[in-house]
Amino acid sequence: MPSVTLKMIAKELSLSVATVSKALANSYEISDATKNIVLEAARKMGYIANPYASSLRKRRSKTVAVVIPEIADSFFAKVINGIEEVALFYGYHVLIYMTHESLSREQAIMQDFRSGRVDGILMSVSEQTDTVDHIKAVMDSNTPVVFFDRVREELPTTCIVTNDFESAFAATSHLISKNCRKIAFVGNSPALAINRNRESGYKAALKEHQITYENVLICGNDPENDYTILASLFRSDYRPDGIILSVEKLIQLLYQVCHDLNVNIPGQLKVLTFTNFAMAGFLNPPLSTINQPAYEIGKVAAQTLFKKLARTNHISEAESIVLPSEIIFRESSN
Amino acid sequence: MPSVTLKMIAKELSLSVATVSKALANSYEISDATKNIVLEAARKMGYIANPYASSLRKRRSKTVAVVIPEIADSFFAKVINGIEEVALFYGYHVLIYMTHESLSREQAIMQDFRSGRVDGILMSVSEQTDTVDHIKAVMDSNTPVVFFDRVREELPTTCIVTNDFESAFAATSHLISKNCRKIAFVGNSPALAINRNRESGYKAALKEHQITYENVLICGNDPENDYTILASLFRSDYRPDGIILSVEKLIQLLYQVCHDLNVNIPGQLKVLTFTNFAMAGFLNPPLSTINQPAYEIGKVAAQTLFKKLARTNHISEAESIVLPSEIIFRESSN
DNA sequence: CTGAAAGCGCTAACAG
DNA sequence: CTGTTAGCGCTTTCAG
Repeated sequence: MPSVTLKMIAKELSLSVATVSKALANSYEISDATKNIVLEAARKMGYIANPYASSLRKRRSKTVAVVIPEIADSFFAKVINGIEEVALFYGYHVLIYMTHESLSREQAIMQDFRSGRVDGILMSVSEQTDTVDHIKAVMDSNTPVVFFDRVREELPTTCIVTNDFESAFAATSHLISKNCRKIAFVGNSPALAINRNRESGYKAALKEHQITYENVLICGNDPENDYTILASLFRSDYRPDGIILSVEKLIQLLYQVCHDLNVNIPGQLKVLTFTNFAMAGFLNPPLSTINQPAYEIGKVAAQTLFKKLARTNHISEAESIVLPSEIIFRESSN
Repeated sequence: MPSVTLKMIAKELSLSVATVSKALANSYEISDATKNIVLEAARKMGYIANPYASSLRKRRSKTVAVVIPEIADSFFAKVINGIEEVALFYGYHVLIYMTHESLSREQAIMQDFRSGRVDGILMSVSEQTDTVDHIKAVMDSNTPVVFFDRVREELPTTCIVTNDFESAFAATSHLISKNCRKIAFVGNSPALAINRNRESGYKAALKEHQITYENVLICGNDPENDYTILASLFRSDYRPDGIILSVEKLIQLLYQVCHDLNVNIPGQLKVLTFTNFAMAGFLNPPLSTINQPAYEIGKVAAQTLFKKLARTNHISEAESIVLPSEIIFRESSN
């Protein structure tokens, strides 16, 4: 199918390519009469602009990238929904990249972006990300980055986060009010600010109640290993009577462990989890959750990025936008 | 940042642009000596090819599109994972588009693809899709399409599906063996082959057991309305003792309805659902599921697409690849 | 208001 | 093996 080009329309109408181009761009330089003729011809001939020619010339791709650890996660899936809505509004296209929690993968992806493939980037860093050189390099090449959820605050850009410290503090306090005295916290990576904030909130609540029992676990990417870690919690004298999970995918594992070891929730163990998982209320027992405003985070992140793209001066400063989470208490923490 | 171009490398090395281009492409026409010099210079100067210039010239974008109804769905999220893995292997980029079950949105997206923005398309049609003109138009413009899950078999291309008829048949038979005699089936859209196949499997099983009770409901996109539809099931003499859900997002609603109306699962109602939802075993009660091989479907769909892209002759025929689902019986159907 | 010309950065014939 | 030439299809000065 020889697709229709500007040149063909120009020839058809005995106009110049430049005029046709401007007419289609609705330039003030072109008369209404000509615009109508061109528009009509374009429609009739089925003209569709070649985005690659246009991008090459304009040095803008009308495309943004979303870089996330994983898509099969209710939080990230909802964030993408929010991003997509805003991108659609601005006529932008959305490229998706997953790091699968690998720093080297993340570096390779960022390296590619130095080509100008995308106009901007929305990202949540991997668990392994303990350096930001690869991100800085892209920002230096004039491609703005907006972080969400898993942010790196040392870079001069906007971070969209939720109130992780406060949520963890409130969650821990709630468990304490339910008479838990040995509360464990399970995070994923000490390198992540989000994880540190939650851990700090947890510790601050313990301190406020002069509780000395502290038990911070790190669970990674290997389900078998994580199962062992979680199971070992209940095989010692050090066993907790409450637990806060910072990672959605550990829910299943914890429920499995408790099932296998006959640990009753909430009788022997009260549970609260950071998650966005819609069915939490129908688990057995119903799971208390700290719900992040995922869709909103996606929307605000995208809006922030487009604001940056609209600006000509690219002086960007470190800045945080905090959208509050909501805790829903259910039977698992009662 | 004035990014490095071929021209700059060429000037630096006193070579022609063409030679540099070929050297970087590892062309057999270029001597190893020159290749090394060029590669080294490119590395040192931080050269990264402009993908838009390259795509314009080569008429290949190295990009595929994934068009799905919704991303916040465990099935589609896993499919994307599979697609992404294969795309990564081939050095392709993945654009994501959501139709949100709207035909007009789907048409607008396909319209855009006539621009050659993507080399190929992987898609699952919307509930509303009762015409294929918009898809055919893209295929006619030489952009191959591979369908998965929600397919349109009338188009000459490959469809990756699972054994929906057999699964529904087996699920229904299982409920019958558990003494259900009034089994309802809840689907989403009569326009979708996938839905019709499941419905047919359901009906075939009923017929085989000479059961005359048949109750097919259609639930759409409006949760409130769907709640009403599901709730009304239990308020009449026609109320079922078994139910098969064809739609993941109805699980929550059904559990809610049963909770609100004090319908005991599985005592008064046995439930089986098509879903890929990882936590199904920890719901209350544990939910029997028909698990589609989502990740595999994504991989096979992508592999099929890349095979088509590799071919020069673009004669494509209607063809189905069937990957079997797996039924996991849990308490909800016992 | 319209058009001619130049060129974004790259690749592909084709000569040499 | 290397270079010259000619664009891909579009946008943008700049003249007229």
